Amino acid sequence: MQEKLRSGGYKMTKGRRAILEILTKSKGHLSAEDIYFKAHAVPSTLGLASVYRTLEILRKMGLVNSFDFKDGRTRYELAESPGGRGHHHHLICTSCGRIIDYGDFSGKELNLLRKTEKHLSIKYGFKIVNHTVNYFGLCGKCNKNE
Amino acid sequence: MQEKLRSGGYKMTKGRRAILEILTKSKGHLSAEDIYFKAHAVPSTLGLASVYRTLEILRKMGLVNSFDFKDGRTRYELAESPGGRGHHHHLICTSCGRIIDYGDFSGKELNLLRKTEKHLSIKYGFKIVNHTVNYFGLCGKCNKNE
DNA sequence: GTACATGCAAAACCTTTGCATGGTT
DNA sequence: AACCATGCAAAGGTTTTGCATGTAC
Repeated sequence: MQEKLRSGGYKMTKGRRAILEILTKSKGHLSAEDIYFKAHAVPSTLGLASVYRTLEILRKMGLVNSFDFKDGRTRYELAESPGGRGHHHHLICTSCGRIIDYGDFSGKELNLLRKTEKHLSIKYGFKIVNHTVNYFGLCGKCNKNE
Repeated sequence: MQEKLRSGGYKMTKGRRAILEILTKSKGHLSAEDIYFKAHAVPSTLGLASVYRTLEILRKMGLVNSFDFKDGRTRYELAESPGGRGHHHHLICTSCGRIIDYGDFSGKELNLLRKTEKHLSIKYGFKIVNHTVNYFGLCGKCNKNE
């Protein structure tokens, strides 16, 4: 991973290592501020601006995915977990903002998505790094209240 | 469409009609400001705040989808075109922000997505209104420059 | 030693909110 | 007439930027 950063002309610093570690350990959707606070669990001088700058680099390199769940802050997640999951399929309630990561039922789905990916990368000359699938709707609670 | 608004307890005003019309006519991904300026092509007093308020209502009602393409502003699009297309599959360059709407190769894809949708709505008790599929990567140009 | 990275604070930005006024039903 | 919607301006919150300093290579 240091390699990847270096190959882009970036240096591996204490702050960046900390951010990568936090992203690796805490699976989930972290905001920049989440990461900032986690980093300060141990004494640290890491600034919020550096968190943003690092996340932007990682995102552009494809190491990190970012999401907008309409709660006002961008959320980040490692693009690929070493375990090999690394897909980003969500069920999002458009009313209350609840998010469910679903990981099941993904065999066929993944297969087709990969096929589509191949097709698109050829047709449009893209080098595709990852994808997201989001289903939007109303969760049980909000559906009742309406 | 007036009906739908009314059924939610909302009134149909000049401003809202203008916004709906703009969304209907200009297919694409419009930001709140885009809509604001388009509305002022003819003399109008519509304020930006009202654009935001209306879009939020439409989004919560499922009439409009919103997207985050990482360019700093939220983008909106009518959820269903009368023609019946209404799916939202994108190819997004994470470096320069270019967006391609792809509409081809969607038969099998759509089929599977619908199946998944059904499965998820049962399993998690969601009433699903729509979905998005986004592929992220580098467009030909950015891939070369890297 | 050079070039990149950082912290801090200020700035920029999009989006939301308060409040008095105007419009729809 | 009641209630919702609006405009305007101000506030809110996240993200970005400038600049002098520190640090990796």
